[in-house]
Amino acid sequence: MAEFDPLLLKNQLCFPTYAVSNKILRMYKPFLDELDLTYTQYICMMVMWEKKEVNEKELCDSLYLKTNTLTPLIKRLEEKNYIKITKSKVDKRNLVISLTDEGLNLRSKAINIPGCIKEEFNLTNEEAMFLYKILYKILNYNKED
Amino acid sequence: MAEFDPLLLKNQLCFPTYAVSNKILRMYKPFLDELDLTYTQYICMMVMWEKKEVNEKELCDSLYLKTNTLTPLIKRLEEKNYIKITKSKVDKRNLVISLTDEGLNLRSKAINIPGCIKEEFNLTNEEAMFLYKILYKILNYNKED
DNA sequence: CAAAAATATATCGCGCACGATATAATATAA
DNA sequence: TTATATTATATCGTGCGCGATATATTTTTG
Repeated sequence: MAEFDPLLLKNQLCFPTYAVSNKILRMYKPFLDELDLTYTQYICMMVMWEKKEVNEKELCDSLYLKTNTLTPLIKRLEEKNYIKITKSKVDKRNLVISLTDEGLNLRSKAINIPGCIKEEFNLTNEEAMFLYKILYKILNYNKED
Repeated sequence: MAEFDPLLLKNQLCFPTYAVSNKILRMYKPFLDELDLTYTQYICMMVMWEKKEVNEKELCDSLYLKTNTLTPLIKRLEEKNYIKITKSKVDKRNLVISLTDEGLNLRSKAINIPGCIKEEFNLTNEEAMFLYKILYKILNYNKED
């Protein structure tokens, strides 16, 4: 009887998670190219469309990322004229990040992307719901990580 | 009754997949630092420990990655003296990638990592099995992507 | 009040991942 | 056999993500 080998690729749970994440970014690319957005810029815009105005900290918390990733990224979004960045007058440490008209209009061009991606996923509703639940269980466990 | 908004971050399935993948890489980092490996180098070594000898194409296929990622990466593994790279004499296009003694020995230092990571995942066996199944369903659908 | 701690953002260097493209070697077709 | 197609690998530039570190501002503590 062969022993269970924890170092075989096929016995990993992390590896397919990582590989699926890479695959997702590749799936989005052709759609996002049309909006001149990367995937990370896209989820950043999602937060903007929802919240209208945030500081960088809120953006970091929403996306589970840190400022060393987002500071340069929001500068690129500003250069594309999708967002405006100013300093808060109330607390000078804070940035005030808000949508430009162009950034707001971009939403209507993005609206069909989720549907297109969903088709390429080939999951039943039940599978999708279970996957969603389990991913957030991992994401919110030991949240400081 | 509020309509379903497909562009809300909380209605995405891709986003938590991406966020969990990032979290996994952060979880591995302290363990892999001790072996002087990145996560991608680690899964590359997993393939080597299993197959002993591969060409770059097999490595690419195993890891769902392309040569533009792996060519520089295997060079770094060679510089660390974990693998040897030579040209095949049978078909001069092919690389022959194999383990060095040091690379083989590294396996014993890695053996406890999967167990440590599993603890940080906080999933039941049933959840883990379901997640595994569903991830591979996504990964193997439209495999050319 | 001043000193110390906490907070928000910025910067640096590294190693991916990626699409696009190039090159050399081999296989196939005419 | 020569032209064409296919295959394996390599290279380029861009944008992340990351840990480490720095700086400016605000809050807390003594």
